[in-house]
Amino acid sequence: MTALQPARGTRDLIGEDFRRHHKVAETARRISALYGFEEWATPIFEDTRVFSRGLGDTSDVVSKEMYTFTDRGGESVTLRPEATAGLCRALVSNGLTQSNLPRKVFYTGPMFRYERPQKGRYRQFHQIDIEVMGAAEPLSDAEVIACGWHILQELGVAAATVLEINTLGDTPSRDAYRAALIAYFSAHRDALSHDSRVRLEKNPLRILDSKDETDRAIVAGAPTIAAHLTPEAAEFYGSVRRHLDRFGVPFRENPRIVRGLDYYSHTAFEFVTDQLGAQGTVMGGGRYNGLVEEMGGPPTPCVGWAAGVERLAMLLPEAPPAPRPVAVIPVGEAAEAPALDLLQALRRAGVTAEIGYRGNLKRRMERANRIGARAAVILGDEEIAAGVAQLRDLDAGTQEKVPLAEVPGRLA
RNA sequence: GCGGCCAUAGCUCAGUCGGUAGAGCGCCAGGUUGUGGUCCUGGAUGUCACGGGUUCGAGUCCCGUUGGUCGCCCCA
Repeated sequence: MTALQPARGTRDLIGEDFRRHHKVAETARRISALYGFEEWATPIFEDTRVFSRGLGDTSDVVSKEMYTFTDRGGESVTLRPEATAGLCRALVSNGLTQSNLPRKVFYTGPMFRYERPQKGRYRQFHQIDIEVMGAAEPLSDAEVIACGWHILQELGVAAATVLEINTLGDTPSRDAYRAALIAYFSAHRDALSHDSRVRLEKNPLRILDSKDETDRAIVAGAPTIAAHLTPEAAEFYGSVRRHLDRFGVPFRENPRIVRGLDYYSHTAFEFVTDQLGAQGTVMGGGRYNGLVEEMGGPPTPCVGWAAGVERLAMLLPEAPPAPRPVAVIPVGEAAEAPALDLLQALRRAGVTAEIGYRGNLKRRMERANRIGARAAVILGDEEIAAGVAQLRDLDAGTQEKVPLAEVPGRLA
């Protein structure tokens, strides 16, 4: 096909697709506001260092998935692959690290990763995101998760997902656990898949969520982090779980949950589903305590999550309905002016109303039907002479004369 | 970055053994010069994704490209 198409991994959101996306973002905006989150917007592209520092040089996102350009001034800039690093940069850039902490931020917008597209995965995709910046208390972890759960419930997708949580511990816990894992997997090195042997060098934690069957058998016998947690890290995790119970958020502990990006510690969680093929994670996040420092700010503990809007939009049990307007239909030239007056009166009364730009009565009725109008208001010479309009219910097919002044009230 | 499958009308898809393109839905017009959604009648629409090859002849077979899709890697 020679016609222009959207670039690979991008797509247009039109009609039902747009309404699905909009419902996800709007619901997240509304519910997160109930928890005290304020919405921010930050640039779509940033200095490349915001991401290379923030996400860790070894992560795939940084090493091979970023849209990075040199601009005309010779600066290296990158289309953001996620929101968190930019939000932490904004906290520092705007001098917000000194007071008023924690800041609770809601975010939604497009993100960019150069990946092979597949179901629920695009090169330009959208996330909703909340972050609590500047709180070290486990209550903030639990509140962030409770807010996510609340949003999923409101969207009607909660029943299709399961919350899995784990702890990655603090730095001493993680280092000790990492060493134990390396020792264990090294002993089984020859039985591991090729991918996992690479992981053993790069990021041993990643072997824990391998999909390879042989790996899984080995993983089943692998040490868990529980035995390596410092007392402080263990107490932190216990407190998060107690708060989740109090908030009434059901969860399943999964010691094999890890996070893809390097900045996480302590709480890690994912809402997963079996309805999206290989892209099972619908919302994922955790605690990250070093990122603000990476951006040049003071040590600032944070916790948050991101969720894929495309994935949530696909899970919505039903498409949000299109709005149903009222069609105002003048018959004959003399009716046009009063029809426009009535049209605006309807809109001022909060009624979605449309007028066709051309066509006779039949044509306009056809169009009213096609745009899903719930009612037609027909105004011709006879009606104007009598000071009324024909108000036709397009679902029932019934029609009656209504005094002009009463029409907006009848349709509100 | 790697592998499987797929690409025919606006949409969903048929197209036999290689013989010059079809259906349903939708769209347009009429049946009805003041009434839609139902019904009836008629009509339009394709570089068969793109490029090359085999052949007298390719939607059909072969190669490549692009795109889609599913999986791997990774991730929301």
